[in-house]
Order: sequence, then structure tokens, then C-alpha cells
Amino acid sequence: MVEGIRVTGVVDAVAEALRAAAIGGELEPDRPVTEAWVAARFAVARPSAKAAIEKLVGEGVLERTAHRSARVRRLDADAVRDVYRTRRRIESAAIRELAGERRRPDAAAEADAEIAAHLGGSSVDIVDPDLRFHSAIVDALGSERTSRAYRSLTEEVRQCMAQVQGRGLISVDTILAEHERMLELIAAGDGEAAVAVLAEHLGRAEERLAAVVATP
Amino acid sequence: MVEGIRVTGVVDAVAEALRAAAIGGELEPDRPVTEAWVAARFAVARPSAKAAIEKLVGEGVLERTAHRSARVRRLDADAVRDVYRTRRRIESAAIRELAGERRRPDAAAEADAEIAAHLGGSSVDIVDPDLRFHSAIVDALGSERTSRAYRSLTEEVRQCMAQVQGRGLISVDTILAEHERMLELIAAGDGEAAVAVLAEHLGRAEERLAAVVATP
DNA sequence: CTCGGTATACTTGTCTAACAATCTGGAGCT
DNA sequence: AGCTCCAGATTGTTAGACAAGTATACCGAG
Repeated sequence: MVEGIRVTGVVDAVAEALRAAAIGGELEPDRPVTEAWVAARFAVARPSAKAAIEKLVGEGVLERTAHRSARVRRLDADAVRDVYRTRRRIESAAIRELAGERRRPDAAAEADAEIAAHLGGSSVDIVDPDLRFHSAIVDALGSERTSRAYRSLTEEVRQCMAQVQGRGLISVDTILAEHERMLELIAAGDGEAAVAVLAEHLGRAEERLAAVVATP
Repeated sequence: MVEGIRVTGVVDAVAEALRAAAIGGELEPDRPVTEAWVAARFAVARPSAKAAIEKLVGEGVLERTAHRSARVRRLDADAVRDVYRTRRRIESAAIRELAGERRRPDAAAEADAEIAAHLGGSSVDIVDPDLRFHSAIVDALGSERTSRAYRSLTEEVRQCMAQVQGRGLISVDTILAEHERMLELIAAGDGEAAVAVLAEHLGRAEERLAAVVATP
């Protein structure tokens, strides 16, 4: 049995631990994740391990074909591009709506403050607050379904970051400057300009990551 | 065992049949869907029924709390609004991109032709081609993740249609006219105007459905 | 008559055990 | 060398069992 408090159940606990291992990079891609291995690793029965694996397959964290072992999905350049373009679509819509009401998302500003604390440091440390900034913009819409769609994208980004291990990142200064510019434009009601900054912001990250992912 | 060809497996077949029953309205909301009932209904073992139910819970078709029976989710006015606003966000982004390249989605025009065949008929018959029209616009982006996000929304719309049973629908003429206007504007490269038509188009449907769902 | 606590029935959660179906990789043969 | 076939490994499915939790019905007290 897995350690810790059992709020939900064995299957969810195992799924959570497995997800953390997958997006954290502890499980390298293409390594088979068999039901037996998961069962032994977390000391649960095989059906429980199976259920946890199937849950993650449903979420897209793992991939599997019939009668084959599951494996951590390896993101290629096309997948990275698709993730970032979908991010841009959702986030652009959010920005336009927020700018239309001149509504500045406070949670995004707080995430920016955390990024500012790492000025001059490594960009790896700001992956989390950066994603929190972008998620805050989307969450400001108060739309359960829009946020859910965006969340699955951020998890893929996190997994991608673990895969490239800090290569191809953009300087903290640039990220922070563009974030603040976007917030200013939203507060000023200029949605189109804010969307343009976002397109530049995400487009550059897309290019960098796609290039790095393609060259191991 | 469920009838038909087993391409994938028992669990997927049962899940598919259950999903069809849920979004088709055969399973009314709030009616408990127990594992034992599903197992008996499709002549499978309880673990298989359990897996199928959990798959649908993961997709959001069914909802369940611990140790309680699963049930078909009942959509309320807030849920309908959230679905339609999220649809608008994704579809607006798609329209802007397509209009930017003056790229007219052919599959959407084909769906419109099918709608035209029902002119003067009941709006219930065009639910499918109407959703196909909108999906075609999104699918024209060629983005796996964007399409997947939109697909889950269309399934919720379908379920909602089964729930309201044809009340509060909009005339076929109006729908078709707005569809064709959107395609024209996309081909002309006027994305903003096309988005405005879409907002009107979906906004009206949102209001109608939300009102109908709220009054049983 | 109403309220509250208990007990029971129902449902899900988890595990053990087993066998069938299928895929992979290598041994052996041509 | 290339192909075939077999054995091992892994998943797919089922059966049965017991534990754990929730909701509801029932009964007694006020």
C-alpha cells in the first residue's frame, strides 16, 4: 500500500504517484511500465495497478496498444507545436474577454511576483510559476470546461520540460517583461495588442521547444 | 458479451454502448447506474462493468461519488452556458485562423448541404449535421488537441439535446443562413465579422437551451 | 406526531486466483 | 541469411470473496 493519507482510494493514490513520476521525468519515455511493475512498486494488487494505468492512459499521460506494456508518451516536435498552438487559441480567447471588461487577473500578477524572485536565476525554476501565470488568465474566466481543457495542456508542457531537462529555455527577464506587458494591455482594454504579445511569447517558446525535442 | 465485432475489447465495447445510451437519452439522468446492472445488461463480469463506468466518469459522461452509484450527469443552465461559451472560444480561434488564410473548410460546406435537405422540417433532425458543421471548422485546423477538446463539448451538447427533447430549438432557415454567412466571411478573409456572426449564432442557442433546461 | 439514533441492506473498493488471448524475441530449420 | 515456429512474457477477462462505506428504513423516546 502506498504511504500517506488515503483520501480517495488505492487506485487514485497509485495513479497520482505514477503521474508525478511520469511528468516529473522519473520514468523515462519508451521504458515499459508493466502492470506487474506498478503493482510491485506500490505494493498493490495487479487489478489496482491496471486501473491506475488505464486512468493515466485516458488522461493521455501514458500510451498503450493492446497487449503491450504502457509507456510514458514521448512528445515529438509535432506534439509540442500542437500543444502550444492549442494553448494560444484558448489563452487568446481568455485575454480578449478579460480585456473587454478591463479585468486584470490578480492571480496572474501574484505568479509574476514569484517569477520576479528568480530574476537572474535559472529558467528551470520558473516553469511552475510561469504555468501558474498562464493558467490564472484562463481560470479568471470562471469556466470549468475551459480551465479543464487548458489544464491538460499545461500538464503536457510540464512533461515536456522534464523531457528536455532545461534545454532551450528563455531568459527569466524576457518572460517577466512580456507577462507584465500583457497584464498592462489587458487592464488598458487593448485585447488585440495583448494577444499579439501572447502570440510572440508562446510562438518563441514553441519554436525553441520543438527544435530541442527534435534533437536528442 | 455484447453483440457485434470485438475490435478493441469488452470494456471498450461496453463503454461505447453505455455512452450511446447516456447521450442518446435512453438512460435518464439521476437514475442510478450500478456496476451490477451494467454487468447484467451487457452480460460481462462486474470488473469489466466497473472499468467501463470509470472510463465514462473520466470522460465526464457519468458522475459518481465514492461508494455511490454512478448516474448520468444532469446538465443545468450553468453547465449549458459553460459548454456554449467554451465552444465559442475554441471556434472563434479556429475561424480567425482560417479567415487569416482565406481557407474555406470544405467539410463544413458539405454538412450545410445536408442541413439544406431538411429545410422546412424539424430542427431535431439537423442536430447531427449542425454539430458536424461546427466540428468541421475546428477540425480544419488539423490540431489533434484542439479537436479533442471540442469533441467533448459536442458530446455534451448532444446529451443536452436528448435531455430537452427538441424544446427550444432554432429554425433550420436561420441556422443555415448564418452558417453560410460565416463561410462567406471566412473565404473573404473577414475573420472579425465571421466571429461576430458566430457569437450571435451560439449566443442565441445558449440562451434558448439554458432557459429550457432550467424549466422542466 | 415528530425527531433522532441505530441497524440493515445495498453498493462499491480491493484482493486473490486462474485461464485465455496476444505479442515479442529467439532458436532452429531451410 | 532469411523464414518459421515456439516459448516466455504481458495483458484481457472472469469468478469469487470479503471489507468498507453510505443511504434508508425502522423503531423508540420525547
